Amino acid sequence: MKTEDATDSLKRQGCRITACRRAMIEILFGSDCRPMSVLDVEAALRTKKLRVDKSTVYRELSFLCERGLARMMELRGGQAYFEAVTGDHHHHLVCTKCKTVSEISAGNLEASIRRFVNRIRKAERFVVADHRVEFFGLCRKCALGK
Amino acid sequence: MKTEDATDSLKRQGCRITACRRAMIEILFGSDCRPMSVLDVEAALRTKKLRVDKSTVYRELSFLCERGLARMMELRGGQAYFEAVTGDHHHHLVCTKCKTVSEISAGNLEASIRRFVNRIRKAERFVVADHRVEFFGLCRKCALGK
DNA sequence: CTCCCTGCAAAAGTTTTGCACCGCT
DNA sequence: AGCGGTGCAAAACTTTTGCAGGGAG
Repeated sequence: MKTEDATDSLKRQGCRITACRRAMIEILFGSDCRPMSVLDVEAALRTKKLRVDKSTVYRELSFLCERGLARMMELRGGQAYFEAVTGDHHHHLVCTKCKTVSEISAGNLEASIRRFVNRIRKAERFVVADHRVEFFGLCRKCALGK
Repeated sequence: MKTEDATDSLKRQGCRITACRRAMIEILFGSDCRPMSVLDVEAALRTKKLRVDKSTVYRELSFLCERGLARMMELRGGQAYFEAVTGDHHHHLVCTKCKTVSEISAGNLEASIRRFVNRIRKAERFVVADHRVEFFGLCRKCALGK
């Protein structure tokens, strides 16, 4: 799912496409799907020369989550992070030193996870809708002692 | 690592074992390592007939994190979750409806993850120290429409 | 006796909500 | 023209901090 698909999806659902909404979609879907905090989104909006109130950013992000276009990630440092739902599964590398989050495509790990999900359904009767894998450690820079 | 090991570890580090601290360790390590929010911990303390201020709960939890006895999970819902660090790797089933978090042992998924971690180290030069896998969906009760 | 730990109170920070008005469809 | 979306202000919550008093070692 890309920027245009997302706006189309909203149009089909009868939602209005305003400048603010379009910008936020572009920001989220154009971020390499890196999770962004509300502050990150605000900063990106400012770069686009758009003045948007913080409460609107919050409202819009939960709006996108309700429509299935975004997902709330966990909080890091006391604030929520959001990322675009693009369909292709990827996971995150979190550097515990410089706090940056990069994404990594799941590759052949997905097959193992699917098998595991099946076991969970049978053993725990838990219906898995989604999953998330995160790796914590040191990014290339921090590992080199920068 | 169990309750006694945790308190011993603190004693060896020269920390005082107060009633409040002992109770919180018992709560965290006796919870099947289910992540608990500050509110959960407060409730558990009340059950133990201990009146502890919320700021103390926050302070004690970050204290335990600093000493490596607890870990901050930061799950959804606007508040932080903490879990005991027991050494054995397990992952979480998060019910998106009733918000309960249960744990599941990693089983043979771990082997696949280890292989993946090796690939990450080579391909991205990212040094992975830890990882976390979470599954989202409906627990048995909620799936049955309760 | 000494300091770590704790409660209280208040500050700081994040997210939600109410309301009026603007502008997309 | 109707109603969804937005800014502003304030409320609601979560987490942190300063300070003084009390208890573990």
